[in-house]
Parts: sequence; structure tokens; C-alpha cells
Amino acid sequence: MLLRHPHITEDCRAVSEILQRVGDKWTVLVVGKLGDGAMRFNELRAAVGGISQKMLTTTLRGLERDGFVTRKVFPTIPPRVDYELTELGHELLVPVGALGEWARKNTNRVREARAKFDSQQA
Amino acid sequence: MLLRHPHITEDCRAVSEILQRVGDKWTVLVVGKLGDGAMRFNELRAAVGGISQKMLTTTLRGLERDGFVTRKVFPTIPPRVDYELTELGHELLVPVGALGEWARKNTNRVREARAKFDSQQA
DNA sequence: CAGAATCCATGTAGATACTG
DNA sequence: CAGTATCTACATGGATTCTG
Repeated sequence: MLLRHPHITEDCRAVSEILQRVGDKWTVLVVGKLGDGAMRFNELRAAVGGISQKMLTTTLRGLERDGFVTRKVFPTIPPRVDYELTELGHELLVPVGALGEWARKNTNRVREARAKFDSQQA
Repeated sequence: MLLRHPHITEDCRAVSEILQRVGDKWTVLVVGKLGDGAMRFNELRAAVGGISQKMLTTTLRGLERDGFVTRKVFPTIPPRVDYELTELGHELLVPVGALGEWARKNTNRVREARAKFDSQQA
């Protein structure tokens, strides 16, 4: 590998895949909330805000399937289900957090570039 | 902010937004290729591989709009258009690269979790 | 409470054909 | 060469209804 950016160019597809995985509308929001500890379904729903029941279920199932989240069912009445980040889930938070930090710092630069571009399109 | 993961929980929406921005099918692939220097349209198309004309145009326009890429047109015949990463584009490569590194290291763990989950679903 | 199931609107991506 | 325009297929997301 005699490329200038081996950390980027080498197997770029793997990057693209996890970015698509965590790049949907709710995943990082849910993982972010779970970063502070286990939560119940509706507790999580309220914390995230604006997410439908169906999408929270879908998102959590996906995260569970990929090993980022554990699902613990308490067979009580009414039922109680706790969701918690796995070790893998916590580890994912590190690079995602770094990207998030970058995002917060550069939101304005993107916004400005966008405004400039849009005005030039006339 | 007295949260345990302020770098994650604080304005999680901004993270979600750029993740959706770069989390489409082609963006990181294109940015990754451009990481090594300027390229022409069809050169980039061949380098990425599998991308349609339309999607490359769409992806590049989006990147240009957000200030990640510059578009330089040479009014020759046949026409020539060079695309190149901006400073902002290069900076974006840093956190994205980190996430990519994480992705490559943990692809197997995700794959295993997935296989386990799927087998348990009967 | 925590979902499953269904239906529907929208967005995203690809194929194809045409052009300065 | 580097696009634009159009059409179509499929995936994503939301609203609603029902249930153990």
C-alpha cells in the first residue's frame, strides 16, 4: 500500500458500510441516550423524542442484531424491557463521538458553504 | 452539563445529521478517492467503481454544496472537470478515517453477533 | 408496557436516452 | 467528456390499529 492516505483508501467499503449502518435517522440518537446506562423502551422513546414506536423497535432490533445493545425482558405484568449498550456498543461511541465533535465544530462552516452555493445558483 | 458522556449526549442531533450526510451509499467512497488528489469525473467514476453517472453527479454536487469539494471546469473540447477536496474536506477525512479504522477492526465482531442473532431467531 | 401488523407517503438509487 | 432528463423500483419512515 503505497498510498498517501492508507487509513482512508484501504477498504473504503467497510467504512461506507458502518456509516450507512449508523447513518440512519435514529441509530446514533438511541445509542447516545443508552450511553448513560440501561433504559426501558418508553423511557428511551421519551428521551430520544420524536421517534415512533415502530422506528424505535426497528432501530433497537438492528442494534441488538449487530451486538451493540442487549435486550433484557422481565416477564412481569405489565412487561418491562431494558436495553443496554454492550462493550462493543460503548466502543462504537468513541469514534462516533469524535465525528460528533467534528460535526459540532464545523456546522457553521458547512452552513456558510451551503448558503454561498445556493445563492450562486440563482 | 453534568452528564457522563457530554461529548455524545450534547447536541446529538448534529451528529446524526452529518452521519446521515456522509452515510449515504457513495459519499465516503468518493471523498476517500479524492483524498489522494484532484480527479476528473470519469476518472473518479472508474476509481469508485459501480457508481452510476447520475449518482456520482448527485454526490459531487452535494459535496460541493457543503464545501467539501471544489469543482473546476476547463472550457475545452472535450470538456474537462476536476474535482478536489477543500481544506474542510480534508479535515472531515480525519474523524471519518477514525471511524473507518474502528469499522475495519470490528467487522468480525459485528458479523459474529449478527450470525448468532440470526440463528437464535429460528 | 412493549410490542406486532398493516398501510401509505416520501426519498433514494439505478437504468436508459439524449446533449453541448 | 461530462453531464441533464426521465422513468421506475425499492427502501425508509410515519400513522394507525390491535394485543399479550
